[in-house]
Amino acid sequence: MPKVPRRSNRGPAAAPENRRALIDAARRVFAQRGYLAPLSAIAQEAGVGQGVLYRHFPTRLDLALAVFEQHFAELEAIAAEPDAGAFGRLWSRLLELTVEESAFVEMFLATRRDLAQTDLADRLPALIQATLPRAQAAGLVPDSLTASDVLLVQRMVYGVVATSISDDEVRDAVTRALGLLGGVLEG
Amino acid sequence: MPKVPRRSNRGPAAAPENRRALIDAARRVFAQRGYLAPLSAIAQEAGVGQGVLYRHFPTRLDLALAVFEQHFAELEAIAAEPDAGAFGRLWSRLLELTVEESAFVEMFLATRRDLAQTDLADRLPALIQATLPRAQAAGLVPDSLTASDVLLVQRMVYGVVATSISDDEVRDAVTRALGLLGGVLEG
Amino acid sequence: MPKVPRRSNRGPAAAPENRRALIDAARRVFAQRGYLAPLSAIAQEAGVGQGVLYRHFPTRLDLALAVFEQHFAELEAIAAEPDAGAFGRLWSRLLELTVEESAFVEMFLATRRDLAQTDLADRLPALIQATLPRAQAAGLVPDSLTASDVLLVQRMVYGVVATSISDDEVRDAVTRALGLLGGVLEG
Amino acid sequence: MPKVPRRSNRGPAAAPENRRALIDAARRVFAQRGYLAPLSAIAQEAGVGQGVLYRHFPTRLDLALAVFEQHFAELEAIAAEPDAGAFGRLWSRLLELTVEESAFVEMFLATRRDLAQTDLADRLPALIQATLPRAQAAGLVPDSLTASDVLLVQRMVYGVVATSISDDEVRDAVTRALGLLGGVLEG
DNA sequence: CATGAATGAGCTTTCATTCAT
DNA sequence: CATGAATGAAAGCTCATTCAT
Repeated sequence: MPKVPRRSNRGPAAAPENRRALIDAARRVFAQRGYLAPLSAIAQEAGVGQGVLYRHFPTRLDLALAVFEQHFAELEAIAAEPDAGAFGRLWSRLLELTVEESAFVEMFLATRRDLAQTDLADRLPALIQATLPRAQAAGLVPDSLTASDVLLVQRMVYGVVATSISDDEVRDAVTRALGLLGGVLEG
Repeated sequence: MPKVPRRSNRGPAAAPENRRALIDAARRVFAQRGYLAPLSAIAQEAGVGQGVLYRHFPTRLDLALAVFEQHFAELEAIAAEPDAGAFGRLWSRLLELTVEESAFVEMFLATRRDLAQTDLADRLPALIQATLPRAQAAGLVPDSLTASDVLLVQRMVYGVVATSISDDEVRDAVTRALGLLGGVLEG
Repeated sequence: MPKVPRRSNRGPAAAPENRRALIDAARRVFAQRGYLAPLSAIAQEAGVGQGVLYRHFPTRLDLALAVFEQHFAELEAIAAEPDAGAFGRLWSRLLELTVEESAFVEMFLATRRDLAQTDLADRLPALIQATLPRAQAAGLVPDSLTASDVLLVQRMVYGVVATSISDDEVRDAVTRALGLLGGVLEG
Repeated sequence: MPKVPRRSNRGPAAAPENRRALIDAARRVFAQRGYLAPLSAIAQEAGVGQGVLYRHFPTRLDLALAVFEQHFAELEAIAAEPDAGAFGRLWSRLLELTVEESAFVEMFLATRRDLAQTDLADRLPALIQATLPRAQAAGLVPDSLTASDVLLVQRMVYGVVATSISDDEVRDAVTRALGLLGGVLEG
């Protein structure tokens, strides 16, 4: 009786591959259609069934976190570098992510409340904390600057990005914003 | 061609009342459930039928604009005052709105793209422009400050508010943010 | 309290004028947007309130009938002419109405079932009946032709009009259809 | 993000079954309530959720086409028979469909404009064309009859069916109509 | 009598989630 | 384990109809 044609079932080996495909698809779809895009669209973009999506990521937030995770992994790699310039590179990359991946911003805002239940909120501070002192010891950054200040500046940059009308205006506005902040932090 | 058992009909006289009720309901519902809250929830909260909502505000944006409008009217009233202190009061109130009505922020973000088609984007700059010179002439504000700077600072404050985890943290964070900006602008 | 601005209320004298405006509007709107066009659109097109429409025409069918009525009045005027050529002119005009006013056709189809409750179905036969014998006596039409045949031919022409893909094709198709019917009836 | 208490799920195996049920339901509902009947009524009649209807038939027209398709399949089967009588049987069946399935007629009228975008309009002519010559060669049909004539006669029959007041009257009226057409085509 | 706003049922459409295969 | 169809609860939106003014 069952004459329902199926696509191949590549077996358990495909699981990690599917997971990666889903995360990539999620980033693309979230970026293109916003954080509230249909999950089915993400499954389709990833080329997998919807069931697979649910197996890997029971909730939309889980998927969002996985996307964040990739970025965090990158930032953590930078922070792990032992030299005094790590903080500067970390800040640079953070700024870039903030400016370039507007979906990153939107997703963060959309999940803000839920994020409180995760450790995400603590990871970025930790990275700053881990690298800032070394930079200050090397005289690369004023001693008066606290990790809290850095995070606050990033939130302010968020604000500029989030409220920008056009993509073109963003970079200039961010530069001016950092300018207003004086020498507190350079982009 | 539906049979229509109906309830009451307060008549056309209810129109302005309904309009006001809808705007108020929209503000509440947007604040509580976000800008993408069901319009039906707004109609219900306002105690009117869905048709009434659509008659008054054909699109979600129309409703958002009406909510904005109330705030703008208030700001414009402040800006219309002729004394040198108008700018300070305008900025104070703007800061308050930004901090207190987080829905105001979210709505602005959500409608940003559509807002480009309206004149809303120009109205706030105009208010700043109209009041800033007088404040500078009176020595209340540094001459180096431009209207553009003021708007940028507001966007930065937006960022702090938008990314705040809890409502409690907001005020303090904003204060610190303004502190980082040095004497550029006082809350 | 009631500060609801209204348009002028021209009093009872305006009633017949409104009625006519509604019928005209109905013809236009039905033609443009189909028989199921919103009644509100008709009221608006007529420049009257919706209440007026309901006062004059309680149901959509009443409005349709009024539109029909205008055409019937014209046909009845033709049929009332005493000469032998009346039938020919009646048929000519009927054919024209059938071909040109496709909304007339659509409306008739849409209201077919309801129309059975009216006397509309009998009026056209009556006109044929009243004029056909005179034409036959004058030798203008074959004696074998019955009123029933005439009506049947009209329904066949309806079919051709109703199923035409483009407006351009209609006239030619009708001509060919009448040709197939031989000399039974000339357009 | 709705909570979803669910009932049963017959699984993907139900797909073809559902598809068939939807087409059957569509035929029934279109016949009973007209082509513009609520799609929800069709889903209900088919005993499936609304989503299933939309998955199988994204638009109302898709559903209509599927219904048409069944009839066409039947007619094409007849036309595929190689004997000289195929045309006669094709015409007979076409006449029957026209007379019996008045929804078929109505649907065709309602979708006429959209149908122009499909190949449906060409398929019937093709069937006539394919079978008529053989019948003429066998002397079963006058040589003067063209495929175009056949289609025109069908449209005329359409007209009679479409304008019939009661179902009872239809057969007799069609017979008389074909009679008026002389020996052009026999039912 | 005319006006046109209010009402709310009803329909279309979309998706999150489940689950038979 | 993967697939992708089924499910059905929302929403959005439209209009026929009523009725206060």
